[in-house]
Amino acid sequence: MSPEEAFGFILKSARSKKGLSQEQLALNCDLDRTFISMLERGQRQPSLTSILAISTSLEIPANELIRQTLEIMDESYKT
Amino acid sequence: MSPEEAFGFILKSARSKKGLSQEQLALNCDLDRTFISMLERGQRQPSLTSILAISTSLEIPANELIRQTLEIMDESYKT
DNA sequence: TTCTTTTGTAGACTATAGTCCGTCGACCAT
DNA sequence: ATGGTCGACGGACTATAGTCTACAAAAGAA
Repeated sequence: MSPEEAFGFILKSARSKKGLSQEQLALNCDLDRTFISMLERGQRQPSLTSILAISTSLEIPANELIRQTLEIMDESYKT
Repeated sequence: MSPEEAFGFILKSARSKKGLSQEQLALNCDLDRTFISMLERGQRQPSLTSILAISTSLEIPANELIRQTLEIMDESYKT
């Protein structure tokens, strides 16, 4: 699983858990709705500032987002 | 202190601590030497994959790099 | 001093992050 | 059926991540 895919997976599940739509999240972190969509589908990777903006909106520390991303990359590596 | 500056600061100190030159690090993580230089000076921000490549080369977990980056952002915010 | 390694920096370039417009289909209400 | 929200997806665009070449300015070691 690529970093983009892993991050997208974490993003989507965290956003869903907060009950936010892609558009609400996008407005909240000052990014474009279509970009959030592409991130979740692993078709784009975020920059550092995007990671920070998203983490703030989701109320999850950025290092925790990255930790979870690494975690599922490791999991998929095992199989 | 901006995210770029904070990350640059962490990058430079971590690289120095490992006794690596910018060029050695660049070769190691398959990035350009001049780009490493700009990152350290806060003139560029890394993408997710750059963060991961750098963290691997420095043998510091990416989430730890981010944690330290957030930490000094917070510190500079207080003053 | 002189030699060597390291880093800053500039300029031109390519790849991609991120925006903004729109359309469509799925789903869920009424 | 139809109206609303939501997400996938397209194309065209702008901003910037990241490369490459080259040279100059530290900084260290001899």
